[in-house]
Parts: sequence; C-alpha cells; structure tokens
Amino acid sequence: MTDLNEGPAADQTGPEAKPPRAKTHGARPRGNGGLARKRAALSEAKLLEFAELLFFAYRDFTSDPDAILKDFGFGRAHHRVLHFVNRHSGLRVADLLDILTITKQSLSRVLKQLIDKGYIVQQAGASDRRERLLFPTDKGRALAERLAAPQLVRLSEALKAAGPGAEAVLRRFLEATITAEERPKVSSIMASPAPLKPGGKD
Amino acid sequence: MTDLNEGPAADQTGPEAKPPRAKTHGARPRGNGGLARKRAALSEAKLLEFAELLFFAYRDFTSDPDAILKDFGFGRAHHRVLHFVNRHSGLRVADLLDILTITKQSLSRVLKQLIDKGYIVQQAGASDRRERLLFPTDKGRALAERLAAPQLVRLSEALKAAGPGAEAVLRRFLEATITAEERPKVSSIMASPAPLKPGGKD
DNA sequence: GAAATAAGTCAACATGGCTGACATAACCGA
DNA sequence: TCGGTTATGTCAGCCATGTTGACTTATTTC
Repeated sequence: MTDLNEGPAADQTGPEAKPPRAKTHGARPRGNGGLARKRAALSEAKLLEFAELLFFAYRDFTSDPDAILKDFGFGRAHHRVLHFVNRHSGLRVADLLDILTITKQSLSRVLKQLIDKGYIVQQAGASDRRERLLFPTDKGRALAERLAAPQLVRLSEALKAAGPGAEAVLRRFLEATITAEERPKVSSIMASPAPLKPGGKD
Repeated sequence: MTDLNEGPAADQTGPEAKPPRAKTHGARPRGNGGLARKRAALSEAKLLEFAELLFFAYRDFTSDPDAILKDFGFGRAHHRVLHFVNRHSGLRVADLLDILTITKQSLSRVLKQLIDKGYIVQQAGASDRRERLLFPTDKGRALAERLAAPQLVRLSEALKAAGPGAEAVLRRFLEATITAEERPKVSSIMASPAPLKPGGKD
C-alpha cells in the first residue's frame, strides 16, 4: 500500500445492518477518497470503475476458449498449461508452477491429461536430466492456436478501438499491474517465446 | 472472428509428436500471421504477448483480496458478490446472475453465506415484491472496501506508470474487450454506482 | 383464475485448487 | 563414493465453486 491508505479500511466494521437504501456506497464525505492531494491520482470511484471493467473484460476474454475447451473435455487449467508450453516450449515443470502459481499436484493432474492425450510431450533436460522439459506436439500446437485465435482477434480489435498509442500505454499498464517482485520473472519468461534457454531458471 | 481468420486453425491437428525443439512456436512461415495487410494490425506475436501480460496482470490483481478473504473463510466468489452488491446496492439477484454469468445455484451458496454472516441484507422490491434487492450492511461495506483497497492502489499506480492519456486509452481498451452484446448491459450496470433504479433490468 | 416470473432449494456431479506424506532419480559437494 | 539436496511424480483426501435437473413458493400479469 503506497497510497490510498486512509481511504478504505477507515470506517471499520460498524455494528450491524441498518438495512437498505445505502448512500452511494460508503460513508465517505471526503470528496476524493483520501488521495486528492496527489495532483494526478484518480478518484476512488474512477478506480473502482476500472476494477469493474477489468473484471468484465477478463470474464469475456476467457469465454471463447472456454467454450472450445468443452468440446475437448478440457478446462481453463488445460488452456493455461498448453498456452505456456506452446509459447515457451522447453520450459520445465518448475517454470510452469511458478507461472501459474499453483501446486505441483494441481498441475500434475492437468498436465498428465494433456500428455496422455498427446498434446504435450516431455523430454529429459540435456544438462540436468532430472528436469522434464515440456514441448507441444503438432496436435498441441494446433489446439493452442485454435484457442488463442479468438483472443487475438479480441485483443487486436480492442487495441484498435483504444486508439493511437494504445499499444505502449497498455503494455506499461499491464506490466505495472504485475506485482513488482514478479516482474523480473515475467520478463524472463516472456523473453523466450521459443525453447527456454536450458538452465535459465532464475 | 473478424480478422486473423486464416491465422490459427490453419495447420490443423497434424499426426503426432515429432518431439522436441520446436521452431519458435508454430509452422508459420508468413511474416505476420495473416493479418499483415491491415496496416495497423499488430503481429500475432505481439498480440500473444498482450494475452500473456493480461494473464499475469489479472493473476496478481486478484492476489491481494484473495489473501484477505482467507482470513474470513471466504473465496473469490464471495468477493465478486460483495463487490457488486456494495457498488450497485439494491440490485436484484437476477442482475447479479447476469453480471457473474453463473447459475443461481452457484450464486445461492455464496450469497447465503454472506447473508448469514451479516455482510449482505435482502429487501423485497417496492414495485415488485418478488424481487429481492441486495444491500451491503455496514460490515459488508467495510469488508468490500478493505478488499478493494489494495486493488485500487495497484490500479492507481499502474495508471500512473502507463503515462498520460492512459486513463482514456485503458477505458476504451477494456470496453472494447468486453463482448459487444454485453456492452449495453455492462454500461447499464456501471451507470448505477448506487441503488439500481428499480425495474432497470435491461 | 391461470400462466409467467423471481427466487430459493435439494441432490448429484465435475473441475481445479489445496495439504501432507512419501518415492524416485539425478546432481553435487565433501 | 556417500549423503544431502533438488526436480519430479504420486497417493489420498479435502474444499471451493462451477454445473444440470427437478421442484416449491410467492407474486405479478393477462
């Protein structure tokens, strides 16, 4: 928390209901939610709108692949795994765990299904043979691309609609939205849209 | 699909593995993934980067409230419900179903918990007494704000980092990312950061 | 008064998270 | 070379949250 501190968490857990017809949303007489003095800071209300828009945008962003996945008996978890294996083929199981922020038991379940059904193959690492490097099969690539297609259309159109300069702005926004400590990791992952340089863990 | 059509889904489900060391990511000799001629269209690779950044950004965007929710025995589903009830107090159950795109049975479970624990109250509609309008209690407002706080900080900083004009660009981008048919509904919902005008369903 | 609508409920099931415990193979340093 | 660490896999069970289908109740509407 760097800003906004006295905004939320200020009028704490009052007693009880006082049922309906609440004033706009909180007892907040200050005009700008506590972050007014910082010249450029947005009002809390505007930030909340962005939070909502982000929710709706992401909800719909995932809807097309979700629909396709059902035909394959897969879920969103499979999509995530397949996407990253396809885009960064040769990554290790540990890399994937780090990207997805899930446990290896959770990953194991979906990864095994993707392997069993022939969408992903494993290969022992060259330098370290304990590592299992992951690669998409042709079938895996085809599915990954089919899942990505509607998302790319969506993004392409949204960027166009956002107007000139949108690309740079959006990139900076998204990167800054990622937790600071995660950024180097994300950069490192995204820097290899190809076989990850072996041993390039961190 | 408006563009990008012959890009993905082109080289379909080939036979089998041909294991590792895949060329960058697909058999795609065309320089610009099939959407080159449209002067301003981004390359497939760049669009994929945006897709990944969106994933990472959203992953981290939800991480702070998720951590807080654990202390309350709630999950992300509770957060979503509480957020929308707080921001758009007085909405109906049907509105919520529409926003969240889940079944009423799914909603019922988390909503009941939020009601039982005193975060949300219901009130019969004035004009139509079948409707159950939803309102946050003081306790509910407090929790909603506590959950929102880190997200607002994150957004505020990311918008600052994105530079001048980011606000307008981002708004256009997010709105355009929402499925076209959903946009009127979303606008209508977002237009009421207060008690929804009764009967204002669609 | 009958049909349609808003909401709630019961039951069963699927997906994808989680924890904990433990096994195997390979690497690495003393 | 042995012993500790690391990378991965696996078994077992639990929880959160999504699904379908069937049905009830209250209320509005025609």
